[in-house]
Amino acid sequence: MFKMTKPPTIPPIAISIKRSRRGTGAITLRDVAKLAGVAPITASRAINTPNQVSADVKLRIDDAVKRTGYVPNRIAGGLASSRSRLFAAVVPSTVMSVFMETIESLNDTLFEAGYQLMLGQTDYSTKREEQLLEAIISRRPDGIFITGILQSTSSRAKILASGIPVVESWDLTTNPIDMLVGFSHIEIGREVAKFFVNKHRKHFAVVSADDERAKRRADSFKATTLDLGCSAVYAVNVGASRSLKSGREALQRILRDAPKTDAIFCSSDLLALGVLTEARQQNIAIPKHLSVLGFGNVPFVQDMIPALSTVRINGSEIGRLSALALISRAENREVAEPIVDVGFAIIEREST
Amino acid sequence: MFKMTKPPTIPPIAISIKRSRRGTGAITLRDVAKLAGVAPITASRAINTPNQVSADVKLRIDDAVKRTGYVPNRIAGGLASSRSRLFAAVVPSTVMSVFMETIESLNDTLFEAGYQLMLGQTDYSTKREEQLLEAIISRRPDGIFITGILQSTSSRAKILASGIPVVESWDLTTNPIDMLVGFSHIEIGREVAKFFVNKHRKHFAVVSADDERAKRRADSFKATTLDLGCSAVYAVNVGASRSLKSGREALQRILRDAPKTDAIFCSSDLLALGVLTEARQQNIAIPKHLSVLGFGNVPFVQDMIPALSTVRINGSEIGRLSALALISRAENREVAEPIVDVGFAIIEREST
DNA sequence: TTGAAAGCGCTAACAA
DNA sequence: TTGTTAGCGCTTTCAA
Repeated sequence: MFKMTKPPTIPPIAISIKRSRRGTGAITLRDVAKLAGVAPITASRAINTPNQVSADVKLRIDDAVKRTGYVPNRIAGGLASSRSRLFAAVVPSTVMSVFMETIESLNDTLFEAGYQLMLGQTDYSTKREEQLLEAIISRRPDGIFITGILQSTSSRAKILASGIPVVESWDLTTNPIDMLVGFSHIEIGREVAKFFVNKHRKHFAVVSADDERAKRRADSFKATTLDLGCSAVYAVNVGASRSLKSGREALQRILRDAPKTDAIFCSSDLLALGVLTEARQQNIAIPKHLSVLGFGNVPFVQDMIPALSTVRINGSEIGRLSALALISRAENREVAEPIVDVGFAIIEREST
Repeated sequence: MFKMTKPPTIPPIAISIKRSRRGTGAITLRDVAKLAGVAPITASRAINTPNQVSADVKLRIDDAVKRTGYVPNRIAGGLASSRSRLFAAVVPSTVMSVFMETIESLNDTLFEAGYQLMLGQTDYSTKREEQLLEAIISRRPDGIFITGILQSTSSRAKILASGIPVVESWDLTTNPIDMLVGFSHIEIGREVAKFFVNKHRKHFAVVSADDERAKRRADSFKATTLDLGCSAVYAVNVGASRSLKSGREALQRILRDAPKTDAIFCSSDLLALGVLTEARQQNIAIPKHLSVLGFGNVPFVQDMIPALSTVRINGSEIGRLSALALISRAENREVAEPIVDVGFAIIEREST
């Protein structure tokens, strides 16, 4: 520090640009450009595509950005470029929801690539889904992630008309709106049925929450067990309540109305946990007298006593693949596989 | 249907506006206005502030909107009005997270009022938090919700400079950046200590995940028990892993290193569940020999066996109040109470 | 109640 | 490599 050629500490800036009646008064790209002595577009390039700009300009702009504390306005950028760098995700529910793992990895992957995520929740209501979609489209996101398959035709039409890339997920269909990353609920029902039958179980029950995909798993389960020569499946619908308590009540009903039941397929791990809890209360030996299978593989069920057998879906992978597909589309690249089946696995633990 | 004066089915529209090299080619307000034979600004008013417009114009615009399938571009609207109608929320984690209840009610309340929510996740990383905040500010949201208190001074400075309204939450401090909806972790530690001491427990342990707020609860718990004449608290830090398994392992360590322990305060319900699970495995009578208290009141812990005693935070209320405060600010209304303490409650169930 | 003009802050397109 | 111009689609401002 013996040379005085080093510039003194960066002085605080007080640019005096006459501000018009509009705007927020925040530092804009123009201010930065002016400070660096270049045109706004050059400043823009220095920030967004630095290799299109001389090293000298880059330096001066970096300095100006630092001194002014400039933060780009992506709303303006989005409007000018027709690319919002925003994505949207639609989920039925968030609290204790099996979908959050997907949303987390979706969000992570998008964030790494410089994008943001808007989150909307439908609470399993079609009406709400429509409102949400309208609100989402009005933000012109670069892509939309939908948990499940879009139900209402009017929503489908709106999305189609908007031209925004879409990934549907957590399901399989031959005619997605656009792209799809999911798995077959029918196949799950079938495989679970076979799984139980192979274990010499004879009398089945299903405990399902009131949602369409769970119903499809249950139906396929019923059909397959019937095909395999078993007696009719006793079904308990717990309605919208997905709680552990519902699982406990469901087992009480099963014990009362179908006491011979020796295997239960639940539509979620939480319901299965409820069944296990009630079984313990009633001193029913698991899995000797009752075999219980969940759905979702919530992180903690493997460490409970007894450890819960369940259907595992690779939710993170769904999120990651969906993000990559959506990003590809947003950046005008080809998506090799518009429909991806990530499959599932029956994880056998102590409860079966 | 005997009169033919009824107009035929709305015909599909094919407006032929010469499109410039830019833009997406989507229907714009101009198209709608042209179709209705008014100026764009009139169309805007018919849609956004209908009572500033004649009934006739309103009708014609509504019709034009329907026929064209027009969806407003809120990116453009946001740029013009400096109001994005977007809010942002920052959470440490989403999967199985106690914060999601807050986010859900925040999102609900915002959505009802016509706003959207962007969600960002920090994974408890300060560096990530800074990046996230920069990304958020660049979107010019009308408000930002932060789970916890903003740690880094550089982040605080950035937010302050942006002038965007902020709610910090899930904590209490005398100098929030802007607004605050939370509760005192120190008080929780103190009350839990008193609670145990009143129940004649003598030898304490805490099981905490590696986060700052949990640490503060634990510290306050330790200090209070010491004040009350108890012996030193045995502390287990489970690190970043917030799993049920960590809880089980923690109890194993406690049993080994502090076998006289008769009460454990856990930093989350999941950890407490792990402790209970391991206790069952080891045939330790709950609550006779060991009293266990969780934190969070996750929906299902009340229906487990034994039902878990825990500290309940009204997460939904935090979300709702935060949304209302943020909306008030966005709409230039006064916020009566910039700092709100929503308190907490110790819920006693079977595990204590 | 309606409209013309001007701009929000940025970037695409073209030109030098 | 840098700059000029003209928007992106909407709303504010001001005027009628």
